[in-house]
Amino acid sequence: MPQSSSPTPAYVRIAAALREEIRLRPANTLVPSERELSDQHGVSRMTARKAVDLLESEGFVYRRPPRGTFVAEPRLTLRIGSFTEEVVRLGHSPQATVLRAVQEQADPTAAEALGLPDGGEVYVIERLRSADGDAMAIESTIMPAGLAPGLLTRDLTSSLWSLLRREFGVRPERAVARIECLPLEETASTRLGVRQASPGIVLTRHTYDGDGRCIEFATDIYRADRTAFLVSEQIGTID
Amino acid sequence: MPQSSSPTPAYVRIAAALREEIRLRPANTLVPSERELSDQHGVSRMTARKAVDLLESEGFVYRRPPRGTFVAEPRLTLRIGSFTEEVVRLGHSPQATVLRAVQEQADPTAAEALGLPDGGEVYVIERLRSADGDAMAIESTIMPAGLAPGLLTRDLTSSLWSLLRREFGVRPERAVARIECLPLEETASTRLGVRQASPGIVLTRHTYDGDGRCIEFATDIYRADRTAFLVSEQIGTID
DNA sequence: CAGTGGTCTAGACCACTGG
DNA sequence: CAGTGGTCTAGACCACTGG
Repeated sequence: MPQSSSPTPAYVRIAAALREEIRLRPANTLVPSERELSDQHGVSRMTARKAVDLLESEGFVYRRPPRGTFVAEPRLTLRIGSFTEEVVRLGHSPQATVLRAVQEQADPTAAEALGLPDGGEVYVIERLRSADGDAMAIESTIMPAGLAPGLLTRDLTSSLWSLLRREFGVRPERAVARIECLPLEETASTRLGVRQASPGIVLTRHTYDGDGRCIEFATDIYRADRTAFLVSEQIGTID
Repeated sequence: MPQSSSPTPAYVRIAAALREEIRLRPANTLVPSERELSDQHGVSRMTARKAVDLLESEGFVYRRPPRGTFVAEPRLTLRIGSFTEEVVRLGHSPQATVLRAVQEQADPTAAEALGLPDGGEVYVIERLRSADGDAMAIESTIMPAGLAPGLLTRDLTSSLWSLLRREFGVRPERAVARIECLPLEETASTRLGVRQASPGIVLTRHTYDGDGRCIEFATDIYRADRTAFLVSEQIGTID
């Protein structure tokens, strides 16, 4: 337990002051440097830094060394489904960059998820998704190659689901996802342009068509400081 | 002495070593102290501490000052709905402690969510939810007082939804929730027995009955290091 | 009592960027 | 070039716990 009878730590007080100070400032403007904060508040830089760490993990600021620390944009509240569609709905401009798009043999986990024989052929598509130019998520999709022959030769820089519907008659109907909150490791944080170990939302998704076949097994990694999820659940009879 | 000119920071390497070391250890056993780690790895305590910070935010260890740092239990994967039901489904034993149970006038946000006139009477029930004795979440529920007259005099230490169904004929059918990841502030972290600013999952939920009336407006705060969520979505026609 | 994590100091060197 | 965040040192005092 954090000592209950002790006063509020300096870094918490400094974070509160800074949070208030930047609340009404425009996004992407500079906030005071750690050295300035340590001077202003009469603390060491390590303590000022902890205050900024706190605001960063809350999503209020982001760091761009060696330029400085900046006011963050507010969060996007996404529904589970098409990133493209959701970002458009919120009035922003979505982008996709293909990081990897290959055909290979399914590993045991993917094969089981997709109901394929061990070593069945799958497409693996890994894309960086952005909104208004800011990296927001890494989407890794695995699907049976037989479902959409030649998919990898198509343009994968816009909505994948839209393409699957239009060109391959694939109709996703239901998705089951596991959502958890984890610190991002090196690769993911580098790609998303955030500090290593920044909080991330990891969404593991199985998508099914009308016949209950699993047509996609995906792992999406979102910046937790910039996104939230909106979900809707049918409540079964409990008890 | 200073300077890792190596690409991987010392605290990341130490965290990796420790993660591996404790992987197979039983839950709730002691992990080396920060001073021991700093000796073992020849770094300052601040650096050893950053390594333990990382493992803590990953949910692998938890701290219980001044006793030490311990191996954590694995995560619970909950569906959105009844905490009681979900914890039982996973083979654990659920508990509820009532923190607050009052009747009051709805604030504007709650009134709007519940479709009540401004200042309409609501019940506010705040409970600490545990699994096998470990605090896992704080549930704050607001519902129209007219929906379940006398509810506050009942036993609120087991499933609230079960009680509402059985005794008041209230039938939740659908829930819409917003899920985000935030550092926990002081009150919540104290109640959950974790460090201030530990990652939390905040779930804001509107629950509706068969007639589409909002019967509950809730804010649940979960320990992000111990929980994950399982959600299921119907996919609309996109594009 | 010895040992723990929580906080903090007053420095330091690094790679990197923009003007 | 000056300034930034990223990392790190080698100490320190505190409240608190268990044996």
